[in-house]
Amino acid sequence: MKDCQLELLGGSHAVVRFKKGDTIIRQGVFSTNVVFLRKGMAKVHLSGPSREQIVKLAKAPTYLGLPTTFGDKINQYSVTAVVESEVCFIDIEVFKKLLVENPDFSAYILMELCKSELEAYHRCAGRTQKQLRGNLADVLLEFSEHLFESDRFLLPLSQSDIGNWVDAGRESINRALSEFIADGIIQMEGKQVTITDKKLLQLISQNG
Amino acid sequence: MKDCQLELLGGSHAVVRFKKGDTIIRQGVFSTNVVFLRKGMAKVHLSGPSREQIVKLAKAPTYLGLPTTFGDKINQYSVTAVVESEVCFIDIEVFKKLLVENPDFSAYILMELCKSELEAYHRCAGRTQKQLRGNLADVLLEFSEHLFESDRFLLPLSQSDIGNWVDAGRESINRALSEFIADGIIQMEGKQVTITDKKLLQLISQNG
DNA sequence: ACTATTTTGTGCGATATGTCACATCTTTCT
DNA sequence: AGAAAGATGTGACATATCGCACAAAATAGT
Repeated sequence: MKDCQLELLGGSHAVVRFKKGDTIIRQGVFSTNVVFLRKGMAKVHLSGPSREQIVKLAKAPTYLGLPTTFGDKINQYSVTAVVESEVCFIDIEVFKKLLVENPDFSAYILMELCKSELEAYHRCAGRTQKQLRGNLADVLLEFSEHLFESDRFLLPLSQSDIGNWVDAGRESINRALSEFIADGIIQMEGKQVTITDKKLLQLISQNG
Repeated sequence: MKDCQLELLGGSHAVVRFKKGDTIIRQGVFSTNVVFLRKGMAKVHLSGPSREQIVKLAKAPTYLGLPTTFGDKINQYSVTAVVESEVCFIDIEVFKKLLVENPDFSAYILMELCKSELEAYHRCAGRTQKQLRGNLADVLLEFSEHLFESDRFLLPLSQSDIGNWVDAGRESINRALSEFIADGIIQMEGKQVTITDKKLLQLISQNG
């Protein structure tokens, strides 16, 4: 389902490569494209009242930029590659045509949006109610369970990025990570993270 | 566009009335209905890690419960009427059929979901980054500009509800409201709120 | 290889908010 | 009307986190 849909587009899309740190979508810029992230991983972020807010980390394959393109045409958020990535830009008109012609595809997109909304709700509740350790645990579990599907992974974000994701200062993240290491919950060698006590991490993620 | 769509449903829907405080959708319960809020206003909320979290206030006319119904079939959140309301329950199969048969309707729903996602993003950034006064200002402006479209309105939420919305304790909300009154930004007689200095309120909403 | 920039590690004081503890005041229900 | 439940005011105190300051380490750029 995911990328086979692309075949329907025929030649009307070009594959573009992005390096770590490259901007794929820039907030505030006019756009008429939907982005299909073929390979890699990207952070979705927007400039909040005081700092940059990371909203989510998206893993290929997935579509990005729908809300923007359907709404204002002005990008409401930025998307930045956090690892080497491959992207197709799809013209909104082509995309819309696809939606109309293909009810399955339309249903798939609808479903994705719904999931996304639910996630947003839960994340919102979690972030604001839990405190730092709980949120950090969430993020680590997100990496391990959804993004990399392994207990061992290379952190693709800096500590200050993580801070911008879980709404904490960089320093606090640093201290909390140290605590996790001291408590034997994780191990870190540079950016290499290994989760050594997943049960405990889940517990922390649940109760604050 | 909004409720004329309902005509397409023919007789397959029943109108139900809800009083203030009545539960329209209950989190955790199996459901195969989409809800169309015909008249009134309802809060969308879910039980977070420590307290109840209000995610948004929905004003008629609007659809509710889509993410749930498309996804798990188990309601991921509750919806509660905050004023006298009228609701139609639409069977998900009927709704899906409508989507397939009517591309315009489908596009409309898609658009709604996109908007909703964007809102969630912005709200998420705002809530966590601003402090109490800023968030409270947001809520008051939301009431005045989107929900009631007037500078004078009856607060449909208790202070502890507002707390659950902006992630603050009931006591803090109370104190902040008193400050706003003392500063001449709003007036309150019981639940009657009058915004007397909207400019200042907007300023507070922006910078934290 | 050498410099500039970004990341990471750590201490410390300021502070916004949470939380407990009461006292009112309203609304709801019988 | 009277009682029970809920909503609102307000004080005092604890504390998690912010934000500054500065040093060391790692990464990127020329």
